[in-house]
Amino acid sequence: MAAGAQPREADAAWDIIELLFFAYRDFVGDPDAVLLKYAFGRAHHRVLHFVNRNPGMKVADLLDILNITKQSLGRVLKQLVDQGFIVQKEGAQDRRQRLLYATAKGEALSLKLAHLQTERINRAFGELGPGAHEAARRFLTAMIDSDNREGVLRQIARADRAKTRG
Amino acid sequence: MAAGAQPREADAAWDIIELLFFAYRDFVGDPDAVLLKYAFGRAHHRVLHFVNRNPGMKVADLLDILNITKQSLGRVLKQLVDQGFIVQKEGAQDRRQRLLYATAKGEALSLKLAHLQTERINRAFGELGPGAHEAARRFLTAMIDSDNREGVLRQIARADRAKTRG
DNA sequence: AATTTATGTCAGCCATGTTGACATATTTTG
DNA sequence: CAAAATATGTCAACATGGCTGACATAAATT
Repeated sequence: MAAGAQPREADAAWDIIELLFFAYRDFVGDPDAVLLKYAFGRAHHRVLHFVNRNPGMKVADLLDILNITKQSLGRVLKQLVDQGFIVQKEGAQDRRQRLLYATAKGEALSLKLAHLQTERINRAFGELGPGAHEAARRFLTAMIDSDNREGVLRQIARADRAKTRG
Repeated sequence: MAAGAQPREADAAWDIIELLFFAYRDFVGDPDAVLLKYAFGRAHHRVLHFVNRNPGMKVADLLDILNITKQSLGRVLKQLVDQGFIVQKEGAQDRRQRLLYATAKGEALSLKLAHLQTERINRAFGELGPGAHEAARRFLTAMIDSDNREGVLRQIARADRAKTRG
């Protein structure tokens, strides 16, 4: 396409755009039914997920990951703490920090939800050939903002270590 | 894992779960900046997208795709119509229907947003080898509810024909 | 003629995002 | 040490986009 020209129909990756929409919709839809029973929403799910994956994370780090304001986070975090899914502990080095940890109850719920989504993922990989997992990982990684990719991968690796260690 | 056992840490596909979260976040983030200038949100984007892709679609079909109530749709649809991005025409066979069409203005905006997302997709495929597009398409398709997959694929194929014809 | 269907609308509620202002405790810095 | 910066929390108000329930209209179907 010449510089400055309007995009034509055929230039758009309609298939991927729409498949991503539907795939993501079903993917996040799985946990919704379970969350309903706890009177929680997707916001709670996201918070619980990342706290469980990164035990002892700072509130500021969570805000960065979720990309929301502290006021928005505050509301759902308070509910999760009040209902015993998450605890906050004063930082050892920096006592201003309120480090976040999932309780046993919180971890159980987080795992339950992750397992639901994992079933969908494994079902998909089972239908596709070997190498599908690696291909999906590479595709999704390449879809992330390049100036963010490193951080995300580091975060995932760090979380894997943290949870394997524990 | 034995039947009835609790899911263990290692059983969860953490990498895919989190990569999908971040990839989708960046993917839908691209259009947001543009939509801001029109005082539109993601709800408007979704409506405009599917109407543009499926000229003459029924309101009921749009509701099925978006999986929202007619009241929710009504709000954003009214704004899109009032501002000249979408028109509604009485059905020829069934005059109860209000068939939906994107105007030239609506098509231009829809294409602009799709092009933004396509740039990200093509950038990703450019970084990966050949076959990445096909692999992504297969992965995303397999992630969709199996009892829905056929319908989604048919819908995409139909839309391709409709827009290529026009 | 009666019923069903496609669509629209009013009213109100809820979840979750936002901004702005301000408070408190703690750490860091000049 | 005093002052400034940082980490977190909180109050208040508001916007978006979901939801339910009730009801209205026109057109098609039975």
